[in-house]
Amino acid sequence: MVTIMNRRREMRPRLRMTRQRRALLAAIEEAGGHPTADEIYRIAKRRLPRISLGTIYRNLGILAEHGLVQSIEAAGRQRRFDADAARHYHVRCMGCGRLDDVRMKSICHVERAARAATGYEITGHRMELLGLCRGCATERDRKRKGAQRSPAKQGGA
Amino acid sequence: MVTIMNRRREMRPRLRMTRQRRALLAAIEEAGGHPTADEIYRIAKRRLPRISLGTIYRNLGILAEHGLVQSIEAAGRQRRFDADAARHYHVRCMGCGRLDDVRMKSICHVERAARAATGYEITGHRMELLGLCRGCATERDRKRKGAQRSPAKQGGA
DNA sequence: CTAGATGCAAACTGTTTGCTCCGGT
DNA sequence: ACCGGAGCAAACAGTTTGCATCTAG
Repeated sequence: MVTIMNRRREMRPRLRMTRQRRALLAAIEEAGGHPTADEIYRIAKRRLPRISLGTIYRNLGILAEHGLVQSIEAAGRQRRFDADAARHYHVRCMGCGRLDDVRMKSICHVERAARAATGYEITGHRMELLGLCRGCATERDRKRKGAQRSPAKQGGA
Repeated sequence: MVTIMNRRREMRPRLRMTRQRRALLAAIEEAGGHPTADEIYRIAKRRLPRISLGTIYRNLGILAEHGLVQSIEAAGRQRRFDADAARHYHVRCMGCGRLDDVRMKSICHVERAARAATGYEITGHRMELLGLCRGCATERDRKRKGAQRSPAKQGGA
């Protein structure tokens, strides 16, 4: 993420555009949203049946370093990737786990505040919003309403 | 016959204060900062040599649910825990990996913005600041001075 | 032609779980 | 005494790596 600034410092070992990398990039696009390495793997395999997960991971790392994809490392066990390398926020649904983009302006003023508070030289921040997507919120309401009427209900499902 | 009547979903099954849990809590305190499960394990083991990592994880989860510790799930591979259960932000040094508290007020207004942008029912946010701690910044400057060659420094901020 | 990438499988790391016995309340 | 908790080890999931072979530039 900070790598964009010092691209000059480290000479770029020009990225070899292999068949696999192309497929990888295409797979992320095709997946849309924020696929996991495994989802990308499955899609890429449709074109290149012999591609391996190791290659996926290796290249996801490399492409991220080159700013061609974004690696989203937030809470949870699994990393996700985003074809949109521009900085933007994400929101995660606590109900179903889906991840969506959030279009809002950057709150980079927090970085100034944090510097004042810590003495760190702040270079960035990473934020993830948490909540319930519309679907899960609706579902939650439905359940809540049902539970209100008969709290001790235990009929099947 | 299961008595579901008094088993409301949200009900806290009052926490049994075992020797292990006490040791666990003590270990987090003693570790200070933001220990990993493994660090906590090592410290707790000094008192309770037979305590197991499984117990550590199980209880870390439970104690976090009860708000007695905070689980910090940010970028990186490993989860960290914090004896201070009150919500506060953290900053991670990209140089040496250390994690520090940031004392600044919550930016919960982002949650409103995010709701407007996504339709999600936002319940919270998680933010991690990134930067360089004083030590690493100093070191970086030292190196930079040695490597500096071009006198032209346009808009260098 | 050759530095660097691939495929494969095995290694690793952090975390979770099934089971049996134990110990708080 | 009862029931959740502890210990242990094996299972797991996601990711990384060593190595022989291939390939883009």
